[in-house]
Amino acid sequence: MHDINFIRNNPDNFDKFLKLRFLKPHSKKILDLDKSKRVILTSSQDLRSQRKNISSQFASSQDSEKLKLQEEVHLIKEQIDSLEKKLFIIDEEIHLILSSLPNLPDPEVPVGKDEDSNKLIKTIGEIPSFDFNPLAHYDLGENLQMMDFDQAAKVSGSRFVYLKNDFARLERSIANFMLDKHTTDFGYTEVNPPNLVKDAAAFGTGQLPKFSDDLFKTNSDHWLIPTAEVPLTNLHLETITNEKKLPARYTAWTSCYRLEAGSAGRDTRGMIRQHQFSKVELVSLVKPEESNDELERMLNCATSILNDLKLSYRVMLLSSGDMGFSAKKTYDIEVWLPSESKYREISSCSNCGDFQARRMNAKYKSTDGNVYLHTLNGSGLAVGRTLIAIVENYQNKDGSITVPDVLVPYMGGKKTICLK
RNA sequence: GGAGAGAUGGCAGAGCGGUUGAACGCAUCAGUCUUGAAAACUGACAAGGGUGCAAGCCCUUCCUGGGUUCGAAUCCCAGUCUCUCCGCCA
Repeated sequence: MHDINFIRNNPDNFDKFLKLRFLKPHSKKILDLDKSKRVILTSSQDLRSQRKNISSQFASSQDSEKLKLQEEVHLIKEQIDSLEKKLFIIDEEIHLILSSLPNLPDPEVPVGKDEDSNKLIKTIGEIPSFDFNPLAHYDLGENLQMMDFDQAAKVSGSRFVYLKNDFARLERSIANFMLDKHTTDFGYTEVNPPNLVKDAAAFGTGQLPKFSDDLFKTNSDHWLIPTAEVPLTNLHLETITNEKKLPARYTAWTSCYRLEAGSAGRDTRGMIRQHQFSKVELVSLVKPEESNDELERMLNCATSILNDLKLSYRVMLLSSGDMGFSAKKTYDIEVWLPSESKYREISSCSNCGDFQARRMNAKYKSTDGNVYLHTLNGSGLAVGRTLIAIVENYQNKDGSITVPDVLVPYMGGKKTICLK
């Protein structure tokens, strides 16, 4: 949500930022609406003031005058009603525009329409070489009889999978390893949040009103969370947080549910893109002046997982056109997948500034008043895709999978996954 | 699903048609006292918005949305959520 005061004071600047997102100027339209709103608002407030005055005289008036006062108020009320009807319509229009425009990019963000303009920040690890032809995760998984796409298709349709046996445990091990690391080493508070949320929460993080097509909706008017970012960030929905509780850092391992309506035909094979996948999410709520540093810290928390797993990856700074709706700056972490011979996204870490906090009215009490928090979120990491990366990068010629050292304790001491 | 109770400021909790934006308390902040702290005492302390150079003035908000009334935190209707008991159930 954008700050109307910022637009009033910097209309040209606002439009310039929108242009970086390849959007047309909006300030003129917004300010015209805002101006007419304020004219109407002022006169309706004057009328309300008059009405109050008359009412306060009522008790001390003669009976003969009371009738007259009643009539006066009646007339004023009609005018107020008509003005406030107009006001409501204008307000709705302003709100819809303000809540449908994406966050303004940080000055450091490279300008460009899509991922081609993303900026490489760093590359870590060697691209692994194999003395045999490495298989894709779905072939490895099916050969081991630990991934079942066919039965999942019968039961649930496309973009679902059954993980079985050691793969099911591997997924659990990965998630536990990540949670342990984030809570113990990095001070995040573990949370097991609701997986179904109401409109207000989905609006708060920016999924609504524009992106309802990406979400599953229940017949009880709940939304299935597309990421734990939604319930974690909304831990501060309509809340004034005590300064002493900042920075607030939360992590959660949840399933994520996405309709993938816009991705028909993309990544249909394997478990890269599923309607349901699990992810360990990181969310921070911090004071405004701390959010830049917090983003770097969060990125470091996420990449440390890949370092420990000894997977090769690179970090990209997303371009203005490739960033998500609520973000003002985003790093993507991409892990190397041998079967595709390329890096694929495994985490996205974003600083949203006060954009989400405005939508959910999340503030903290500072010495000079209540201030909107800054919110950040990042995958730490996508568990399904981490499993893919491990399976493909740790595969052996005989089709078995070596368990990464740090996961061996979580796998009950097992060092290799092979056909039973 | 059935019966009942409730929703008020950061928290707790009065008020149940007319200076009530809201008592008392806790928390917080500032000050006095103190070498310092504690205690005690004094004072400040809801949010959002409009208007104005400013001081200020004004409007809205006591869960949400309607309604009654000259006037609503207070009365009526609908909804949401919470709690208690019964039933069902992982």
